[in-house]
Amino acid sequence: MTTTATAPAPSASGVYDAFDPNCPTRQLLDELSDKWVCLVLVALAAGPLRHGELRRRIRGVSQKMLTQTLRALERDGIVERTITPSVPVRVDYELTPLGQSLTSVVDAVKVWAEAHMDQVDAAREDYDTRA
Amino acid sequence: MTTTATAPAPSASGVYDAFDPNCPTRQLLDELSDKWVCLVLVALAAGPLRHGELRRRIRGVSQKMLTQTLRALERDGIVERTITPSVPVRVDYELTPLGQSLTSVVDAVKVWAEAHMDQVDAAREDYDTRA
DNA sequence: CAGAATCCAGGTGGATACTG
DNA sequence: CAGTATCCACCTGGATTCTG
Repeated sequence: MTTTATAPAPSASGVYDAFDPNCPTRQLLDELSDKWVCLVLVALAAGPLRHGELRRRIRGVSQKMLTQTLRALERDGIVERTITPSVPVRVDYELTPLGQSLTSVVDAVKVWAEAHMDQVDAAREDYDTRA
Repeated sequence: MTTTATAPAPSASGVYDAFDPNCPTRQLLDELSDKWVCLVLVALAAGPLRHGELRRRIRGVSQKMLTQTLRALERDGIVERTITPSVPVRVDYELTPLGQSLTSVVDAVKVWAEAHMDQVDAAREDYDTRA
C-alpha cells in the first residue's frame, strides 16, 4: 500500500461512488452541495475578486461563512488565494483550472433555479391548495 | 397586482437573481444544494423506485431525511409520488419532466466529485503539508 | 481591508417508538 | 412497507469584538 492510511479506499480499486457512505466522494459531494459554494464560484467565474467584493456581490453572506467557504475551496485546489502585502492588505481570489470546471457545473444549478422558479412556485401552490 | 402576496417579487419584473438574498431563488438554490437531493434525483434517474429501494440505494440516509427530501421535491413538482393501495401499501417515486431537467444538472455535480476526487485529494495534501 | 476568535440561539438530523 | 411523531445531541452559522 502507498497512500490511504485512514480513509477506506473506494473499493480497493479506483472507482468512486457517492452512493457509498464511506466513499470520500460522499463527503466531497456534501461539501460542494452548498449554497455559498455555488454563489462564490459563480461570482468568481467573471474573474478574480477581493474578499470585500465577494461579500458585496453575494449579499447575505456573513464574513465568517465567506472566509470558511473560501478556505475550504482553497484547500481543495478549487480557488487560489493571492495576497498583496500593501498597506491595507489586499487579497484576491480566483478560480483554478480545476475550479473553473466545477464552476460551469454548479452554475447550471443556479441557472436552473432561476429559470424554473415559476414552475416550482406553481407546483407548490398546487400542492398546498390541494392540501 | 395579481400574485405575490407575501413574497417580495424578484425585482418587480421577471428577473430572478440568486445573489439577491430576498429573491426566492436564493431559498430554492439552498434547497437544491443538498447532498440528499442530489442522490435522490440521481437514483430516480434510472426509473421509479419505492421508498425502501431508495433507502437501500442511498446508503446512509435516515428514513426521516429521505421522507423529508422526497416531500419537498414532490411539493416543488420535481418528483411524483404514486400510492398503490395494496395490502402493504406500495409507494413509488419518479421524476417529473421538470425533475428530469434538474437531475441532469445535479448529476453533473456528483459526477464531477467522483471524477476529480483524486485531484482534490492531492490539493488537500499539498495544502496541509505546506501548512 | 482581511480575518481570527468567541459566544450562543436555533436549526439539523439521527435514533427510537408507534400507526395503518 | 411507508410514514409520523418525539426526543435531543450536535453542529451550523450569525453577530460581535479585536488584531495586523
